[in-house]
Parts: sequence; C-alpha cells; structure tokens
Amino acid sequence: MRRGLAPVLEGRTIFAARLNRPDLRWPLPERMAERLTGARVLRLGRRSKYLLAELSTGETLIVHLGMSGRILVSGVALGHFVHDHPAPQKHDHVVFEIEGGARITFNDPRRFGAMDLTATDALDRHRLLAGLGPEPLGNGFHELYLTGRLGGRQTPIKAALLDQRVVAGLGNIYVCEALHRAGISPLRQAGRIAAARLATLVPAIRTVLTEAIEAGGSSLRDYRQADGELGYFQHNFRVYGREGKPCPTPGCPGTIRRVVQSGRSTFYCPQCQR
DNA sequence: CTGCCCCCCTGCCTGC
DNA sequence: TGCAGGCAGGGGGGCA
Repeated sequence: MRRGLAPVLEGRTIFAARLNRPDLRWPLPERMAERLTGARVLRLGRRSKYLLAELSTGETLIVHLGMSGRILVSGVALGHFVHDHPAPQKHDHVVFEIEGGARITFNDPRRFGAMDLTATDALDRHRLLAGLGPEPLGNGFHELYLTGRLGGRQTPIKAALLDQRVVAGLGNIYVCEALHRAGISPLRQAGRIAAARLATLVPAIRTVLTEAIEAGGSSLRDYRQADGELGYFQHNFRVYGREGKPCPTPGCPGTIRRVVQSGRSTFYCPQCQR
C-alpha cells in the first residue's frame, strides 16, 4: 500500500480533505480537514500495519486499514493507465484531493480502520505505536531476540506471533504461512520450540512477507492495491484457506487442517508442522 | 504480566 | 425468497 501511494503523495500538497462521517473505529481527529488542508506530504512511511504520512505542518497522519479498509488512488497515471475518478461508493469515508490531480479515497465497510494526527516528534510515543515490537524485515528481528522474547511463554506460537508487541505487522495469513514454512505447529507453546526450529522461523517470516509484498499483497475479499488492482499472493498460499487439501510440502502425505485459536482460524499441516 | 474472551461493523455465503 | 448463523487480512480493553 505504501509503495503504491508514495509516488502520488510524496512532495505533494493536500488541497482538500472531505470527511463523510465523524468516525471510523474511533472519532477522527479534531478539525482533521483543516489540519490537513494545505499540508505537504514530506514522506510516506510505515510502521507495522500503520501508514505514516509525515506532513510539512509538523504533524503525521496515521492510517490503519483494519480488516476491510481500502485506499484507492484515482485521477493520475499509475503504471500504464490513468485511473479516472470512479463513482462514489458506499463506505467512502474520507477523500483527499492531492496536488497534481490525484484523489485518494479511504473506503472501509466494517470501519475497523482508523486515522489519527499527532506531532511527528512525538510519534514514537503515540498510543498505537508505542508498544510495537521490532519490524520483521528489520535488523532488530533475529533469532536471539525471538528466543528471549518467547522464552517461558505458555501461549501457542500462533498467538505469540500475532501479538504485535512481540513482532510488528504480522497478520493471520502470514503467521499461518510462515509457521508452515518453518515446520512449526501453530499449537506449540511459544516457549517450547527448539532453537533450531526457531532459527528457521525468522527467515520463514521474512520470506513470506517479502514475497507477499512483491506480489502486491493478498486479495481475499476487500483488499486492493492503491491502483485498484488485486494482489495475487493468495495464489501462493500453502495452508491459508486450504482446509482438506493436500499439504504442498514435497513428500508430505498430510492434509491441511483448520482449527480456531483465540477466535481466529488457523490453517496448518499436522504432519509436517510439529 | 499473561492468557482468554468479547466486542466494534458490514457483507457475503451456506443451509434450512 | 427469507432468515438465521457463521465467517472474514485487526486489535483494544476488560477480566481472572
């Protein structure tokens, strides 16, 4: 999402912001439209699943897509196509008009998404960002860190990896996929994973994320890239959503199972994940 | 602090 | 055709 939006946002001024309702998951920030209008986007960053638009006003706009959120760019050339402004859709909650003709529309049927505005120099202390663990693709995420962080924990590894304080930015799909690649059962207690297996988990997580980003993400129902195109990593899922299908691990006779852990679906192969 | 459970909300699909 | 129930890429908050 960040990669798709950066070219149309970075260095550009926000000409207008239209709020079609006062809240998403939480109330939108006080006077949000006024605080954004006329601001230039210096840089579009990301931390965990939060998009961070650093503004010339000294504030940063924080955006989270929740489960069903989409951000759509129209009115400018993206790749080979000029995407005309589409007809307004139900659940278009926030619309930005950008210098250069781009329109950025935030659409979110379930409204689990969120936006906030906060002083850039206090960004690290923002309540949504303060407790986050290391970035899985960054230097702070490695075997030693993981061993230390998971040591003694009784919770299943699946739940631990979904805990954003342990590692930031992993969701249900990518945790399932990474555990399968590492040969670790999602049911296994986090504190009781052999060091050798934990060592494979770090590269497994990195590989899954890198491949998924390269594929433009995973489109199941709602997700679209910034240009409206579908992501296609869903075609590379090895376990997610594949209950009853044969395990794709070469030589593995297993069948993918679905179980529920802390209220979320887990998909795994009981044969090759231990 | 840990682990668990509920909740926020809409839409879509299945089965009866 | 209608309706109930289950499910969905997240994550805050309350509870024991």
